[in-house]
Amino acid sequence: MTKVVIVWFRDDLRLQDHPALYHGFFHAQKNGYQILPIYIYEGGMGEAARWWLHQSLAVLNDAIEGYLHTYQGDPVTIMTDLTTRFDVQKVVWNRRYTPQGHQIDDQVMAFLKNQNITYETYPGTVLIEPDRILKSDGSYYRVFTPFYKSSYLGKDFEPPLPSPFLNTKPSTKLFSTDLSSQNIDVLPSHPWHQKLHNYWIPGEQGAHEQWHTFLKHGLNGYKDGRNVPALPHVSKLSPYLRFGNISPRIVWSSLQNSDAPLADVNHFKSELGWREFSIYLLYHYPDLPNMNFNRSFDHFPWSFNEELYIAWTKGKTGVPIVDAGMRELWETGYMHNRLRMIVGSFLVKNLGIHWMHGRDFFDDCLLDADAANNNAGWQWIAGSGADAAPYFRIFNPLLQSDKFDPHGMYIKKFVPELQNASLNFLMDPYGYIGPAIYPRPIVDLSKSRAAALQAYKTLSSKEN
DNA sequence: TGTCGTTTAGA
DNA sequence: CTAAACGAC
Repeated sequence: MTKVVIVWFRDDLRLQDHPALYHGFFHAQKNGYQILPIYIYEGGMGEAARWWLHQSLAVLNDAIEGYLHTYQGDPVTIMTDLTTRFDVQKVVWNRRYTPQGHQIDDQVMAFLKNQNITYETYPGTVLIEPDRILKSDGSYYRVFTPFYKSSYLGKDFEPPLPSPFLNTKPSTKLFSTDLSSQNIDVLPSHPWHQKLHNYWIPGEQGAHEQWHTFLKHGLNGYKDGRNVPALPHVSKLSPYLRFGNISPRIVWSSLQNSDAPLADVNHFKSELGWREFSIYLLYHYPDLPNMNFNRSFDHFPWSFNEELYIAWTKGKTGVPIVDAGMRELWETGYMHNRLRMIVGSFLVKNLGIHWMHGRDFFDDCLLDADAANNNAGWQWIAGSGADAAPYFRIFNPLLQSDKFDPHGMYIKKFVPELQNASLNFLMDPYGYIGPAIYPRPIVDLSKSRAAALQAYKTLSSKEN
């Protein structure tokens, strides 16, 4: 049997700055082994994310000349099968930090140990692993700013690793057999994803092109421009980071070398910090997807109205800025950060619907859907999260609209029915008449705001 | 990384 | 009269 080193790709579908691949490669080279690169689809991904995964796998497979082995199912079962068909010398992967991922990796490690197969794991998807940052009393940070200050602000990290295939033809180092690879079926069945091709080029090269475009044209002015959804001051790197098409270390190091204004550079770094903070929170509070981080919210009187919820998902709430955000999601699989806050606040505070419903919808529709970021984000906007906005911090979508999309350019871009509507109507659909085909607002903003505040009040009085 | 009603400085 | 400043929620 061929002696192989298995490189297990997970949320790190790239060749550059991939520690497991890099070290696995040189271990194999030194000992005359072949490399067996594998990916295992473990399920549990939304429709949009699966499209991105499918594309990323295809790109990675091309980059290594078709030698990627893909499987579907339980990793222990698949590893068991692989060890019967290959002389596995070692298994390497980059660590992950979700509760499920962690548990599965423990099982795989126990299995390999039992088989006397060595394995090596590496940090590769975060700048700093979550167990490395604690407060002086040994507990974990619950607030972003001190978390970020303690370990990221003004810091530098190890330089990224190159692809091991820079001077080597992949096929001379990789092992392939037609028998070993399954065809996995991750592509969503309905054709929605087809238009995503108009907006995105998933994969490692796409990531670098996107990033360099942003460095050149978007970073200068980022700090303020990032809040204006009609402007190109967002990196749109989130799906690439989610699937590891690019590493946060590559991003951070090119920021170090950027000559953009320091305020912009530092602000972008802090956004990477938020990504790390979400991963960190989920690691230390594994119930983040199932439980309010602030447990006093457990008694909050949510109400679920299906009609209102569906109107929200479809972007037919009659509030232009909210609908524009939801339509952007349908159209592109992505939503601008400012809009995520606006539509989230609207669902939770104006419609009174539990944040978990919003979370589930985002999980299914966002290309960058990720347990850590999505749950941390929704808990933040609901007010139940870490470092959360106090519950009474309720966004007024009309003020947000006026402040961040003053000319209605973003609204018009994504809501075709409002192409010819007056600016007055876009900024105040309650006070002006809009096109007949566009719905009336489904909720009274000031009444629902007052109701939300009232509900929050009963909550805090129960606490006492 | 909020909103709103009220106060206050200044044209 | 307007805009900035402030504090309560």
